[in-house]
Amino acid sequence: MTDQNSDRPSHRYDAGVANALESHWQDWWDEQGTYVVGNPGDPGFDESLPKYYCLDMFPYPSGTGLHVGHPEGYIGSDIISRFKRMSGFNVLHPMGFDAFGLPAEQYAVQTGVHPRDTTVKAINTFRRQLKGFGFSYDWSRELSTTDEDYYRWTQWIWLRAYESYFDPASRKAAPISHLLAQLEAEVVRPLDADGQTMDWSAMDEAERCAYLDTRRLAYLGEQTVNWCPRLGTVLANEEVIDGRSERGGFPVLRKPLRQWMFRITEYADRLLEDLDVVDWPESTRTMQREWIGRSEGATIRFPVGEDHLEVFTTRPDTIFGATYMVVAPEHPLVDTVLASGNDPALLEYVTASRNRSDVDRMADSKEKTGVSLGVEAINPATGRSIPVWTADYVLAGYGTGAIMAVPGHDQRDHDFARAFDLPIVSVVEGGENVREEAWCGAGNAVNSANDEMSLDGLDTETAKNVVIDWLESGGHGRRHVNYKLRDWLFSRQRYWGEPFPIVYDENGRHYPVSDSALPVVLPELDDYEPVESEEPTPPLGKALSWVNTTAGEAGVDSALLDPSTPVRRETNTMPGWAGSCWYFLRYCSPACEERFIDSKAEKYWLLGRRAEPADISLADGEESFDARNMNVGGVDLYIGGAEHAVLHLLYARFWHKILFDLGEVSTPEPMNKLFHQGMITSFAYKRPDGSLVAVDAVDEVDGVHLERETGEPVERIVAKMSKSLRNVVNPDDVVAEYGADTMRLYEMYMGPLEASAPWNTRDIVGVHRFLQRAWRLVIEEENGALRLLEEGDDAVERSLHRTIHKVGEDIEKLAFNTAIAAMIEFVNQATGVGLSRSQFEKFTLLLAPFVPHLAEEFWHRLGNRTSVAHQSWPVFDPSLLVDDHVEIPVQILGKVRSRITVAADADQQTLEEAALADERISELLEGLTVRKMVVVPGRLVNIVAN
RNA sequence: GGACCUGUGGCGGAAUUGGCAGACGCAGCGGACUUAAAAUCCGCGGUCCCUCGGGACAUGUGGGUUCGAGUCCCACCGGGUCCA
Repeated sequence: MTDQNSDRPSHRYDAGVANALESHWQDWWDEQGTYVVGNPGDPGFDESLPKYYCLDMFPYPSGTGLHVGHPEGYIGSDIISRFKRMSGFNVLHPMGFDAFGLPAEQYAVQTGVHPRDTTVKAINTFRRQLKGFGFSYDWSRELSTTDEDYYRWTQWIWLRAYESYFDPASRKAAPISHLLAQLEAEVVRPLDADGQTMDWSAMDEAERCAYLDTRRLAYLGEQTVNWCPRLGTVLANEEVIDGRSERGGFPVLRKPLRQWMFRITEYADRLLEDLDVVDWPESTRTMQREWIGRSEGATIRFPVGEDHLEVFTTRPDTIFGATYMVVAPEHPLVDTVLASGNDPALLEYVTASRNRSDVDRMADSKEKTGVSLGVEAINPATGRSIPVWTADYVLAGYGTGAIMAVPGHDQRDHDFARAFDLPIVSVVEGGENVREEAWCGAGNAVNSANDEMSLDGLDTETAKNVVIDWLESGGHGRRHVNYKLRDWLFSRQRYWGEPFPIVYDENGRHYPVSDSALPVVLPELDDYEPVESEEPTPPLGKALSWVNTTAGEAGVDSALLDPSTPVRRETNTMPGWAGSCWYFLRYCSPACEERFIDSKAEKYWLLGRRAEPADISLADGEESFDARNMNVGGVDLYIGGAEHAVLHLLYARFWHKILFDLGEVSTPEPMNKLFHQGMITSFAYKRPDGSLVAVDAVDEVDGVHLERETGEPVERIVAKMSKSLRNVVNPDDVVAEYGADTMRLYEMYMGPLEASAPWNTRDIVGVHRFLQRAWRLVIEEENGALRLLEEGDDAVERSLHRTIHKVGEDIEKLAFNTAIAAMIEFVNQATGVGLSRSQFEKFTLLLAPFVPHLAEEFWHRLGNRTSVAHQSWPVFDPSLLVDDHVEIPVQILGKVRSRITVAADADQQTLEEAALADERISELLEGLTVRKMVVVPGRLVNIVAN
């Protein structure tokens, strides 16, 4: 051991040398504030330079620290940030922590340690690990969503939504005071739930308040939730399996609950439209479009006795084929029927269905279940009586919770009709026999006429329009756009989240806490255990002295409520998504005390010029935003996992649009370009029966993988890293064994950034050896002396310029794997020749974005005193990119038969002649007739001969 | 069931977007240096045939378009993601 070590040259680049120089330069960067970037107005900040805002999705700081998947995106964004910094941009590259959330709270329940303490500890671990990678974050801008200084403004933004409504005329948010003024001036009239106008002047004070409350963007609404009394919490649909909690298997009830909601549905169209103008992956835009789920159709009223049943359908043209109706088990009509008679079968079915989650109900849609309500409705088109059923394949939350069933032309209705022997009729041509199989496509309408209209012979689109006109003229229904997107449930019965800045008086009326009294600080608790009860009771309810207070203590404006009025605070907290909806804004001015974002900083860091003017139209914004010349999104590049493609990114867009409408931010979208890094997977093994085997239970013998215990061969497969497969890699170990620069380079060299790739520890040594060769190229391993040529080699010089060209181009494309391959080729070519000082300088600059520590070391060994991070990206000489002569393949009938060497700029005729003159070609062409010659100058010659 | 993505050596992956398939790295083989090993440097690596010049077949499978297809079109098979 010792012998081996002492044999090694003392100045070889290895893990020891790498670790030493890495921690040295990390400390130096901290001391020098190398990556601290100022704001407009700060001394030394050059506002005339263009900006580049490069953002990572901030992590949830878990107690276990980073795993190797975390840094992949961060390394990519760091390379871009460093490249842009060297290309003359002011770069904003911040990092922070999304630290409210359930894991810390659950840990607190188990151990009694305050979530704040575990959070601080986890953040310290994360920060240490992130710094260990040498990322060029401006740590002076670090934030955590749990900081009082931060969530003060999260509460402030929520209050802006609370105090705003969506004005349909301008299609944007406006202060609710604006609506009040319009109502009082009778410019607009209040509308009831059915869209009927009401008389404002006839409403009393309480009614007026209640009406305004229904219009707020943040409002109290009733929503059916999955309530688990034993766990004392609301569960997400995915957490409920067969009416029981996934964890613990406790009963879960579906329970209506009044909670804070966001009126995100008002923004559905704008959220949809602006997807067309952001530079996002198509897959993500598609997922958001599907999530919003806009569909055009009609609402139709089917008379039921004195009352009526309203349905939404995208196929009003099939109304003549509606032979029965189905309502969701939660539908009010079901309650009416249950109340009016004794039907045990119905009661049993409805009770069971209501406690199944939507996910469950959609999953086994093959087996249709349902019960007849014994009620008849009138099909307004045919005038015929049709039965009404309830079935759990109809969801309460979509449309009106009721459907007209057209079994001839809808698969699920067809399945149901077959199961219960309901009539099936054909009203659209196409398909075979609708009694056997539903025809869901378009076609000409048939059997679709009554005394007032006929759809027969009309194509589906026309039929839809004709039938809707008829429905509207007869008061049977109207044109309607439906969205799958629902309003956003924003309350959680949890402790570790942002408190709502709201209080209630004795009558249950709510009042906002004034801006000046923010933040509403999360109270201390000794006991974080959820409250086990039939009625949802958030843990904050235990902080009695905090909950029960006075309007004055709570900070309610005395104009709204007398300060001595007793009030109760809201005890729900905001969900984990809240803080991540706007953190990228706070980074612009993290210490600003007057506003959530400093206006000057906001304008500088968010408003970015488009590379090319675009011909697009957007919702009207403030005059400072010009859609033709400016990027729609403020963040120039946002890198993060595709798992946040819908929720986080949709919520953040929604908040941003509210702030944009209220004139608080300058761009209509938050993120201009979005990029998803792939997942780092790992290897595992699979037995012939499909079961998985952990990596440490398998041996490789002569290239065959054998399970140790049985000696049976197993197949190597790619799997997610998981504890059970024991294939999780700890980045700290990798850094210790090879250094952070090697780890950075390896992750970028695994393949395209957007692709998933398996971690293969064996491969790391390849990039490590590359760094060793680069080091050895210019540093004497025996004594550490710099070894440079007086005069650079010409071939190496050409290769260098090609590499500068290739690396710059590839970085712009985020194609880091090929950029690294180009640098490896360069070093391989220069090995044995050496570099001049100028060549070494340029190569060091190329390395800087990828391996910042090593590049800084090189840069300082070259005698420089300032950081390589702020040097200019090297410029290549275009004349050195092209060779005088090129070798060109000559094909006969598409097969390469020979090669000719010609001048690089040889024209078509020269190439033809040279190809035909080639000895081997003329030999092969003997006895053949040349029919045609295809010449691609600079690329190839193909001779067509037979 | 539908939509989208994807399939290239033993492995990770390249391929200027229709123009020399397999860059670069790992693993493997051979050579140099060494008492030996490690490290390093140089070289060889798709398969099959061969008279050692070369030839045939090769990018999941089968068709098609084209002078020319990993790349475009159609069908099928496998893997992934999302929606139902």
